[in-house]
Amino acid sequence: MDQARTTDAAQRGAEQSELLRYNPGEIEPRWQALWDAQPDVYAAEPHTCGKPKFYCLEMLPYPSGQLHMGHVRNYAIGDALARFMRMRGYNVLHPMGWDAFGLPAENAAIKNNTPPREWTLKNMAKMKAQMRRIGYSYDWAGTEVTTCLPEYYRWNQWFFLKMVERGLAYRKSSKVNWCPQCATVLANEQVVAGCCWRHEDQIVEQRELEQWFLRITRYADELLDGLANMAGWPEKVRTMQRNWIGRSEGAEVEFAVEAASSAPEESAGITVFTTRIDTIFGATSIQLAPQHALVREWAKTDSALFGAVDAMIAQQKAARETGDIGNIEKHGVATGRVAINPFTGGKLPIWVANYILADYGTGAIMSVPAHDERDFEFASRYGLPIKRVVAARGEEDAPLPYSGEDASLLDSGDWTGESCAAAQEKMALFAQKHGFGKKSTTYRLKDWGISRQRYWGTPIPMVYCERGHDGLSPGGVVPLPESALPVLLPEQVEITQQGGSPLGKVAEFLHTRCPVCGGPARRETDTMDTFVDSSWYFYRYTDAKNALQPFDSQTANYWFPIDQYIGGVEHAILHLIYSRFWTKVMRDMGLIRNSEPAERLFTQGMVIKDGAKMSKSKGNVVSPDEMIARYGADATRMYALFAAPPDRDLEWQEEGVAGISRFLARVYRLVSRYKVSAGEANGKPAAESELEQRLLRTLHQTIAKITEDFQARWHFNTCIAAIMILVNEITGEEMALDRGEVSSATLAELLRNLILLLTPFAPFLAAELWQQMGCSGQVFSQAWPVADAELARESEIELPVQVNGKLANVIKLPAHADEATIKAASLADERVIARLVDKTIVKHLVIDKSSGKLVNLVVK
RNA sequence: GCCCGGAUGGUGAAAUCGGCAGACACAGCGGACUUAAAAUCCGCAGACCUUAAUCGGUCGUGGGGGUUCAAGUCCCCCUCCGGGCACCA
Repeated sequence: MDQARTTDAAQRGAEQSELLRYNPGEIEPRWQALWDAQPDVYAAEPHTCGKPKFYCLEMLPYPSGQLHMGHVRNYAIGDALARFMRMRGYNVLHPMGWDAFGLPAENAAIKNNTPPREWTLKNMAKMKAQMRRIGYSYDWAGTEVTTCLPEYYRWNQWFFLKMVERGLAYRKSSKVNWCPQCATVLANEQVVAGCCWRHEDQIVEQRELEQWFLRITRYADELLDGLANMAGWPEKVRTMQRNWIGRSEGAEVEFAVEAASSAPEESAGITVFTTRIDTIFGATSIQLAPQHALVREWAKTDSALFGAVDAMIAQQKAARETGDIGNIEKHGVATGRVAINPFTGGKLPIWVANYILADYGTGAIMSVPAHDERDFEFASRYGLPIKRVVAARGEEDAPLPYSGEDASLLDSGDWTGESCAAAQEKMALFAQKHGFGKKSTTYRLKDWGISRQRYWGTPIPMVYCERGHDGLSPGGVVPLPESALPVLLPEQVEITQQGGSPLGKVAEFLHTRCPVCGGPARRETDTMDTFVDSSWYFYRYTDAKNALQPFDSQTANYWFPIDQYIGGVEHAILHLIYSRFWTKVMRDMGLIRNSEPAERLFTQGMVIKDGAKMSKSKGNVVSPDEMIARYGADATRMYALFAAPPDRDLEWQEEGVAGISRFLARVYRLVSRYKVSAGEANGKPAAESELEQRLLRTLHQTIAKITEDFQARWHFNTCIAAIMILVNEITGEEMALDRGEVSSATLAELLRNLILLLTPFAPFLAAELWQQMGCSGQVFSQAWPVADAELARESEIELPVQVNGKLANVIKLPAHADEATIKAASLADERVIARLVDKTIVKHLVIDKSSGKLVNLVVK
C-alpha cells in the first residue's frame, strides 16, 4: 500500500512538475504591476465609513539606497498585521515615508560629487521599488512623506517658531560633541565609546558652541510619569526612558563658608544637592567640582590650587572622551576653607574632587563616607573621618559603607530614631523653614540641542540683525514671521568639511533683511537635528498633502493615537522620547487631543548572520534583492516571520528561505491540482465522513490559533507552522481526494480558507491562487475566516497516563469521557498495569484543564 | 556596580495556565522515481544502555539546591551570553 502510494505520488510529481511549477518570479511582478496601477489599492477609507480605525505604523527608513534585512523583517511584521486588520474589518492606515535628511547624503556628495538632494531622491526611488516588489500594503499615493522636501520641513520651521513663542526653543552656549575629521557636531548617538562613528580612532572633542535648544526638560516629569500608564510599551523601553530621564528627588542644602583669613569679606555659601539629607549628621567634608564657581574664584589667588584644579579638569575631560568617566581614579585637594553644617554647626573641610560633575545637581556635594561608596573610597584615601549615622535594626556594627535606606538614624540630634524615609521628608522641611535648604529634584535629561553645522537639514528660521537691533530677544536674534516660511535650503552648495556650516558660505542665503527693522541681517546657518523630522512625521501621514497646516486636527484626532508602532529597539531613547515630547507640545498648542503618540509599541529583534549583526564591515550582509530573485518576495518575507518570534533576534539561514519556498510550491501545486473540482463546488461544506471531519477540524483549529495569535502574542512562527500542519494534512490525503472522498464543497472550503490564512504572510501567492480558484474580488479585501468551535472540537482525546509523574502510556478515549471512565481506562492499560506490579496506589489524579487532560497515578 | 533580556537536539525553534519536552522547519541519513541528476514523494532521526532487530529501560531544557502528585515553566543561589544605565550625589 505504502509502496503503491509512494510510486503513484512520485509519478504524479514528475508528470506535473513542469506544468504546475511555482514560479514567484513570474507571479509576483505580474500582481505587483496590477496593484501599482491602482494608486488607492491600500488607501484608508473616509472617517465616515463606520468601521473601527486602526493605525498601523512602522518606523520610516533612512534612504540609504538599499533595503536591508532588518527593514524587510520590520515591515513584514507590520504588513502582516495591517493586512490582518483590514480583513478583520478595520479601516487601516498603513503609511510609509522617508527620513531623508542627514549626514550620509553630505558624505556621499563629497565622495561622488552628487548633490545630496539628487542622491537622496534616487535612493528613495530605489528603495520604494524594493518595497513594492516585496508587496507591502502601503498607501503610497495617500501618505508618502519625504522629510527633505520643503512641503514637509517648512512645518519643522513652523513648529520651531511656535516653540520660540512658547519659550520652548532658546539659544545658549554649550558643549557639543565635535569630530575634527568630519568637521561637524555629532549627535550623541553618533558617538560610540567616545569616538566618532565614522572614524573609529578619532576621539570626539568637546567644543563650546552657541546652540539652539528645545526645552524638553519642561516635560521631564510628564514624560517620566506617563511611562507608568503605557502598558502597551515594552517594559524594557520604559525602563530605558526612565533611566534616561533620571529623576532624582532630594534636597538642596546651603552650607555657609567660614571667612578665610586671606579674604575676610567672603560670604558666598555652597549649595549641595543630596538625595540623602537624612545622612547629613554623617557629613565629614564638602566636595566641589573642579569647575565650581567658588573654586575658580579661590584659584585666582592660590596657584597651587589652580594647578591641581587644572589637572582635575583635564582628567575629567580625558575620561569623558574615552567613555571612562565611571572609572576615573578619585583624586582631590583640600582648599583649606571650611563650611558649616547647618544642622550641626560642625565645621567641614572643603575639598575639590575630580569625581564631582559640574553639570549635575549643583556641582557640589556633602560627603558622607559612612553611607556612600564613592565618599567612602575618597575618605579612606585621604584619611577623612567616617561617621555612622544610619543603621538597620540590629546591624549597628555592620561594615561600612552602608547605603541602604530601610533603616533608621543614629546620633542625628532631634531626628535620631527616625526612619530614613521620614527623616528625608522632615529634615528637608526643617531646612526650608529655617532658610538654608529646600526639597529639590534634578534630572539626567538635558534640553535637546538641535543645532547641526551641516547642510542637509532643515534651515532654522531665525536671523541675526546686524544693527544689533533687538527684535524680541536680546542680541538681535529675530524669528522670521510665518509668512517667510519656508526658508528654503539652497540647492547649489559646495559641501566641504572645513570652515563651519556649509550654508555660511552661500552669500545669497546668508544675507537677508531683518523682518522687524528691515536692516541687514544674517541668517542662522545651522540646520536642525534630523530627529526633529522624525518627531512628528506620523501626524503628517494622516494629512500628507496639506499645504496650509502641518495636518488637519480633526483628521489627526480620528487616527491618533497610533494603535501599533513597530520598530527597532535602538530607537528606544532618542526618537521615542522626542516623539513623546513633540506630541505633548502639540497637545498644549491645541493641535491634537492625545498626550502619547502610540498606544502600543513593538520592538522587533535584530537580523543576525553567523552570530553577528549584519554589517558591511563584517561582510555578512544578505541582500534582500538576491533572496527575492532566488526565492521570491513571499518566501523571503515569510521566512523572516517563520525563523523566530518577532521580538527575538533572527539568524538568517538561506536554506530556511529555500524551505519556505518549497512549502509555498506545495501549496501552489495543491491548489492548482484541485482548483477545478473545488471550483465546481456548490452547496455547503459538510463534515460527512470521518476524513472530512478531520480536515475541517484542523482547518478551524488553525483559523482559531492564527486569529488569536494576531491579537495577542504575534508568534507568527507558530502561525506559519500551523498552516504547514494544515497543508501537510491535506496533501497527505491526496489519494483520498483523487478518489472523490471529500465533497467538492468541503474541498473548496479548505482551499479558500487556506489561501485567506496565507494572505498576511504571502500576499502574492494568495492573490494568484485566489484568482486561480475562480474566486471574485481581491483576496486581501475578503473577510478573515471565522473559526467554528464546533467543527474544531476533537472527538477523541489522547490521554497521557503517568505513574509517579513519568509517562507510562498514552491512551485514546472519546472526548466526552467522564472521570470514572478515565480512571477505569487508565487502570486497564497494559503498560500501566506493568508498572503497578507490587505497588500500592496512593493517589489517582485526573487533571482536567483547558490545555488537556492527564492522569497521574501516585504509587508506593 | 545597578537594571532588563536570554541559555532547550547537529541548526532555527515549539511547549500561551505548573501537566506527554523537542511541534513546525533546516541540515543529515535511508528509500521510491530517474540512464543519471535535479525536482518530487515516502520514511528515519535528543543522548545513552539493552537487543540480531524489535520490545524495553535510563538520562536529558546552562549549573546547584528547593516547592509540588507533577518543574523548561514557580522560589533561592551561581555561571555564561546579549542589551541599557553608570562616580548622577
